[in-house]
Amino acid sequence: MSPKKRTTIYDIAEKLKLNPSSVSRALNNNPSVNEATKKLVLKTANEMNYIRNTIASNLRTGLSKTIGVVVPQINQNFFSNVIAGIEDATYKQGYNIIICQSNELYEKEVQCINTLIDQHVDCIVISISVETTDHAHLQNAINRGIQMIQFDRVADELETLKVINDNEQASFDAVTHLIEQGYSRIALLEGPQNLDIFRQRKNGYLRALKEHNLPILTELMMENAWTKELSAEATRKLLGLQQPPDAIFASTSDFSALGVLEVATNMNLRVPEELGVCGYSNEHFSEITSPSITTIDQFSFYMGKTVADLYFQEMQNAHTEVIAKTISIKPKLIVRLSSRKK
Amino acid sequence: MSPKKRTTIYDIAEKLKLNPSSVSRALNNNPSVNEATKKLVLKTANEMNYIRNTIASNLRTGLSKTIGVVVPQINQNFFSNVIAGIEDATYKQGYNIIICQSNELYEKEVQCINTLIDQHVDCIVISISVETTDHAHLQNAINRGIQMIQFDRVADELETLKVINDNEQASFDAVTHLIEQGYSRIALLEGPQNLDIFRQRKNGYLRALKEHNLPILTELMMENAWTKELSAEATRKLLGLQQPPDAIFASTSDFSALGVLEVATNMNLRVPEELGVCGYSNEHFSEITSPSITTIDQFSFYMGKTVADLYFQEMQNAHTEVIAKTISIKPKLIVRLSSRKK
DNA sequence: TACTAAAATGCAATCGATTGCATAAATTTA
DNA sequence: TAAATTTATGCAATCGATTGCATTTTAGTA
Repeated sequence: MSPKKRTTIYDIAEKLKLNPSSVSRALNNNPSVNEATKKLVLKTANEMNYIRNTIASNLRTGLSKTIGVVVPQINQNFFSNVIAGIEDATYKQGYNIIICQSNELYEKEVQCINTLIDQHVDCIVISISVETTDHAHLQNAINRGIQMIQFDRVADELETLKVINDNEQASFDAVTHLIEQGYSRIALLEGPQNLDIFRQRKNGYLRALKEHNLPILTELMMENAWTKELSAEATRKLLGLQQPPDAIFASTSDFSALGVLEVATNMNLRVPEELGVCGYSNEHFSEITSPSITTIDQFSFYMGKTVADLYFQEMQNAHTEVIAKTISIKPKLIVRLSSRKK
Repeated sequence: MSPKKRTTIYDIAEKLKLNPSSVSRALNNNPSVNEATKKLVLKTANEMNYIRNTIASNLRTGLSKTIGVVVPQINQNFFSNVIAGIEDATYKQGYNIIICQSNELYEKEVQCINTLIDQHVDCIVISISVETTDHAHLQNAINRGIQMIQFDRVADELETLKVINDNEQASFDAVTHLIEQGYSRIALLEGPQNLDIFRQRKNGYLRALKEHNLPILTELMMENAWTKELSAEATRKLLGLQQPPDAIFASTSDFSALGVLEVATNMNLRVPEELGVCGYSNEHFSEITSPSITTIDQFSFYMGKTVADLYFQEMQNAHTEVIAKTISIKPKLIVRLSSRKK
């Protein structure tokens, strides 16, 4: 693996008896370069297998044309879709993305941010970890002039660009749907309430109950049921109640809904006849369980694209102060068998 | 968004009345710097909020401490797991990864490679697209001194480091399992044969049949059945034969196996009693279909770790020629209900 | 043909960190 | 105490591309 010296603009300049600056300008399509020389330079560069040294260029221009993305886990359907969307959009602009995972750990998230600052990324796109309550690390990046965009799980109090789902409304829609199907004792599986997405989903649930004049029963709201296992446990408790629920809204994920389904199956409860079930986030599998799971699609790929587009758009007015702006995407209720009672 | 000038080693040097070179050495823990000054520099750097400009550093050292990863799609369980594994390992070494997706298109793959060359990545990790038959773009990167590691879908003729699954053996194991369960007319759903992973799986299938003295029936081997839809179609053809198969090995993926299941269900064929089914790659959902799908686990996260570790290991002997080396991971057959006849 | 304006190119500094070599300071040895 | 080492620090070039300003070349005008 001989490191083979790369061709530089100096090599091209020498060959053409030009000044490196002219070569640089030619390559950057600067109007003050003669068309003929421009063509010649381009041709020669090509012949000599020239590739611009982005590092040198970035050093000089102070830009890195790189966007850092921090997510809890890459290998979760929602996040990998968002990333795919971001990549798709940034790629077209000649930008690269650097990916980091926080693994839902605050400490690792801080490290990720530091690495990205280190790399001089132009922008950080983040969905915070479940542990994150303090935001000094994000503020630090912002203070260093790095554009910040939060998505999905956002820290409300931090004034940045944000792209979120309208969780409250989606949740409201889901619960309303359950009510319309004739369910009246609807339980809620909640996620950690320090994350606003879970608070919003709870709010939507509460609002739907109120608007339909249903009582709010605290014994039907289970905290921290945000994995399949925790949800299964919560479901067992719920179904063991004197007056068990007739529907369960697993507001945390389809994995939770799956846990509900399994427990119900084991107890020989028929879904949807005896128990209605609704999940969240439209995982692949929700379509193929038996019964298939009613859920909410978050348009994750589109969300990624939106994030990237937002950055490029805001970049234009980089001279002016960036205003904290929030884009809210309306998720879509997907009704399947697990809740179709009528 | 004021661009706020970052602290440089010059600022530190000036403040301490030192030479920038000493500051640099101190920060890099160079032994020729006095312990006292080293401490002082570190302390001051910290106070001044100094962060090394990686770009400048990379320019000078000629390294980028960055690894480029090219996959067909990020949002596929297998690939996102591999990436998660790579990220996990590279992170610990202070390396970053840049992700690109080829979207299964040859043209886009070439562009990805060019971008990565542009970025001066130290290493490219790639799983080639289904369209890729020519490898000039990869050779080009290699010629430029970029370390290359192929994984999963590899171009055999290209002499690089490789991390693969032992597809032949896994496939052999799966088919052997079907035979042991009493199936004797076993059909094969094949993937595009220009990808060696699919050739190997076919070979494993053939070897298993031979070793058990079963006839090889060409009408039971369906080409290009590598999506759920194509597999469903192939399954319809197979089950419409005069002598239909009693088992189907969907060697391309669990999605294909899912297609098989759906067609079988529609035709009121009982699985596994009347039709055995085996998939590939242990997708999340394969566990929760009814019946659950027998499949093959590829240890994707571990595969990513292996790739990264391989790079760091080979980097040590960068002075010597890199030998083409192949690491083969043995996948594991996971027997579930869809093939358990006995 | 001489002269001005416009177009093209060259010069040299710059981005920030690193590093081989030279020099200065501190320490050891004779 | 002077000489010989050892240890710290400084100097200056370098990585490759970019860019403000100066200079040369070309085109256009009188």
